[in-house]
Amino acid sequence: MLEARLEQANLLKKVVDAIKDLVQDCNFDCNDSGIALQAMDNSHVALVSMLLRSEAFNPFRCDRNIALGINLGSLTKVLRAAQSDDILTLKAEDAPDVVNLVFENSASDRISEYDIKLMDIDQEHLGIPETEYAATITMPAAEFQRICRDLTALSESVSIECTKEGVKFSCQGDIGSGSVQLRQHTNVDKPGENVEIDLSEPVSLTFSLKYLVNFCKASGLSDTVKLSLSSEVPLLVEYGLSNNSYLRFYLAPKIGDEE
Amino acid sequence: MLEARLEQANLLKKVVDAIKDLVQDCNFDCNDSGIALQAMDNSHVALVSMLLRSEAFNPFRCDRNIALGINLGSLTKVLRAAQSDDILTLKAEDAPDVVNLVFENSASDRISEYDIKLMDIDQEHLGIPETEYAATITMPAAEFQRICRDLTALSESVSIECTKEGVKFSCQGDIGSGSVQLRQHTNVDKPGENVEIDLSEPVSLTFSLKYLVNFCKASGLSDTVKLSLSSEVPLLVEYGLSNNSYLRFYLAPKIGDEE
DNA sequence: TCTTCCTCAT
DNA sequence: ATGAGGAAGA
Repeated sequence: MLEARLEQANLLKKVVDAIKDLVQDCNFDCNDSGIALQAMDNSHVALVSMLLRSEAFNPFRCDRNIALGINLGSLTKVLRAAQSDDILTLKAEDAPDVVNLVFENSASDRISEYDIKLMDIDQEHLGIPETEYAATITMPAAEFQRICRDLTALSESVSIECTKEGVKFSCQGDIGSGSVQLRQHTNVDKPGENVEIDLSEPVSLTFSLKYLVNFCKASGLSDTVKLSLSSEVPLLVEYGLSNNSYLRFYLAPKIGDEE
Repeated sequence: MLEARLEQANLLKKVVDAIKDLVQDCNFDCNDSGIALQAMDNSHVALVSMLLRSEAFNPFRCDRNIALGINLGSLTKVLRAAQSDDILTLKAEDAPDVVNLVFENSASDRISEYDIKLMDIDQEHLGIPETEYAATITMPAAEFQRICRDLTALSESVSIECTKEGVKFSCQGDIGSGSVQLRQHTNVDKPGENVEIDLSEPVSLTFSLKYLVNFCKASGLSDTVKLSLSSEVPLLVEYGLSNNSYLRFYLAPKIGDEE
């Protein structure tokens, strides 16, 4: 059986919020190392990969591998019932029909409990190769979100160009064009505002802003975001969570004339 | 060419916000004395006149007269990309296709740059006669905004009556009637709260509240607003900016039975 | 598409 | 503390 207690129901809430527009139904794969999720969006352009390691829970218990096929719309409805400081416990049997969510408000003596019916979902398990990326940019998540939102006003796609000098997000649209350039900088006092670039080779790729804006819903999960790029390989947008857990999005570049 | 650097991108942002609901497209007329704008609203009831003198910029350079025909919706989208403390530089060639806006974050490892395509706009240059007004009221901009908003709840139009005693804003509507009276008063300690009346002849005129509320979006630009009235002449609502720059709105009075 | 909630700015 | 704007949900 699975029993996983999360001090902050909010974490799961935010995670689900960030991916529910990309994926409707998906498996939460539970085993003794934690809870993982991998799914492609309907158009197979984007991929979500989440890992909540067992250390993120306290306690965490999962005797054998369980796949919880959950409709994220249903999960969202239930999670909306959680106060932000509630403690959430996920429970499931070994061959479950339902997953059970218990919300405890630490202060009060209020306990809410929900069961969500599970579904069978074809497990298209996607091996994601560990790629060595040509460029990796670490920057404030809020700033990345801001840039994507600003450029969305002008165009459907953004070109991300990374050189030793810095990173440049640019786009062209009907009303004009826009670009935002960031230089690498480090300030020990404000590590959350640092822009760090790790480059082995300059890259320039174009992506759909709609998806990037969508990914940015995860900004609340982490102060910083890591963008990893290589030519002709999907962009990796990673939000690191505590305990080495993460929420990752992959997005295939637009090619050639599509730019 | 034009090159104009504005320490506070916010100023332009507020100006454009205040007029974009009245005017969709208009020319920014640039010459060595600054940047000016004049436009009537679609229904030709109201007129906007803005002047940003060259002294408001640092540096300011404009070799010859350039008319930048800009869609204010597009400009709004781009200005939304400015952080509030960004420095804005406007640039344009002598016979430009685009106007270029550069936002520098003062901390500035971030530079955003936008080009907005220009349009040809028929220059209906409106000579605005310098009128001697029968009454001029200077009052806190926030108070004028409040009055207009409050009275909007009751009626579509407001009558502004100015005598030696003071100024009275009043309206009648279906649910009842309302009025706000202000007496002239001066307090050296709080000059921003003064109400000053300069009267050569009592006047009473009626105006559309919808437009006045719209003008009041400019309240953020100045602590005080100046209302100038004369019989059968458009009301002048003026927000003074630093360096003798200004944002002025003119509104034709409602006549006779329309009240 | 419209309404409501939440967040940001003043 | 209040008001405005943007985002999310119905």
